[in-house]
Amino acid sequence: MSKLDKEDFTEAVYEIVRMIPYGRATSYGAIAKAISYPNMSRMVGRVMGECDSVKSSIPAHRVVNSSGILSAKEAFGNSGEMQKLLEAEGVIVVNDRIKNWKSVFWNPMKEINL
DNA sequence: CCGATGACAAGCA
DNA sequence: ATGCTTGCCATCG
Repeated sequence: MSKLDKEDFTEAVYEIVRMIPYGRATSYGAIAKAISYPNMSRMVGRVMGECDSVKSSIPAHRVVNSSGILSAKEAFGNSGEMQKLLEAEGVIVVNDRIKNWKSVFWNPMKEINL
């Protein structure tokens, strides 16, 4: 599997976020590496910010940083709406951080490699 | 100290 | 000047 095109890269990000199961979450770096882009973790977040968050059918609220911290909660409205969405899915969020993060962490590269 | 991550910023057409 | 794509540096563990 070779590196994806720029357009495919963005598309791959959407697909990966869309294939995130209920009550699961991933990190930017994981997605970036999953699509063969080690250094482009930042762009993943940028694409998300432009993806219209939830109204594009992209569960961006399931995408957090590698620490399980809701770094993008501000992109949802500063009101902790992202946290509520995660908790509504069964994900326990404490202090803007996902509890049992290791348990809710979903590995995208495992799924695409499959 | 070293390695990995990051919801950005700068450059090109 | 705007839009889209690519990449380094600083911070955290």
